[in-house]
Amino acid sequence: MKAKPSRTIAEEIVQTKPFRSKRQEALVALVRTTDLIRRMSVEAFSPHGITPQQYNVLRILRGAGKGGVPTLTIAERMMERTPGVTRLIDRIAARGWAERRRCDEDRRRVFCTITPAGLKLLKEMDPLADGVDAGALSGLAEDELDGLLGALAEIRRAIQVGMD
Amino acid sequence: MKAKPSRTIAEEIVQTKPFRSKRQEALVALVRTTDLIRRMSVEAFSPHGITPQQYNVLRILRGAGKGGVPTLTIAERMMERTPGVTRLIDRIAARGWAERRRCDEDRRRVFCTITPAGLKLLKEMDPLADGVDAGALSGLAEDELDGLLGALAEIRRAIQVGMD
DNA sequence: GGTCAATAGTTGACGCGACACGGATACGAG
DNA sequence: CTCGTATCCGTGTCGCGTCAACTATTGACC
Repeated sequence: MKAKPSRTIAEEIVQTKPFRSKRQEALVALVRTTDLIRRMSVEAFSPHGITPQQYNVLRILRGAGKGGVPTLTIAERMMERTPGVTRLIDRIAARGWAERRRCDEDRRRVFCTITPAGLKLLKEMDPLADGVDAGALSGLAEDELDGLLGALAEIRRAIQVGMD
Repeated sequence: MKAKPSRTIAEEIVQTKPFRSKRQEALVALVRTTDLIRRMSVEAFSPHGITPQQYNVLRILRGAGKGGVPTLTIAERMMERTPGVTRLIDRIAARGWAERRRCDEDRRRVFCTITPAGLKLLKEMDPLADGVDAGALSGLAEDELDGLLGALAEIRRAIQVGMD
């Protein structure tokens, strides 16, 4: 019902007026493409009853090993803000995939660790997650990937300079 | 501890392990760059008490003129799900920037229109909005923009083919 | 006319991102 | 020891995306 053969973004959205500039078209293309990727990820992960964000957190926890990770460190690695991570881990812990415990030396800190059940889940999902990025970018050649990475880095640079 | 001069994404996130592939790095770069743009937009629009999505809807309403646009058409142009648009317009209408009225011929339909106050708001914000995309992509030359657009189109193509 | 499917839109419930604020703890200054 | 301040974290609130279920209306078919 939503069939959408691939076209340029300009053709997809705008019956009313064209883009004012190629920069604007690129910006919109960027946002819409990323949104498409996000939706695909959600759909790919949903059979396991987990969201991409939760998967992301579990990967971070696994990477941290038995020692665990403080809540704020998770937030940094995800580039999310603190309150969100707290509740994200609430839900993950409620499902038995992660645990929290206070640090004894500094009782403000809370170390989060992944449980065996969480590790098992990740093991099942890893091939799936690998397939997502491989599939989405499968059509790009090596030099196109380089160009894309370069352009994105330049965009981030421009934004960060502008925000200081 | 939070200093972040612009670097490659690999350096930014991962102290634990490098990317498994350049495709994965590109995917993460795409997501993070777009997220940065989104945050910048939110920040730029917030002084006017409006979100980027609300601005987007108002632009669509303005483009549609006095006749207005049915709710589902707005959803299509935004590529969003229906329930979200309904409530988005709820909030916009509550602020006095838009109105809704039933169509007489087909009483299922609801036409949404922008109010004079909404037009005034848009007029104030247009230069700001133009500055956002201009600023974010200012560092890219014409041929880099073309490359970026091509790569993004290819990604969308791969995803949409894969989702059928 | 009555029934049924399709269409347009809304509502409810849940998860997530962002901001503001508060509570608890650590740590240094006096 | 006490006070102020910084840090780590949690909570309340809001905006928003999404699914599922629902209402209202239309139009076709018997």
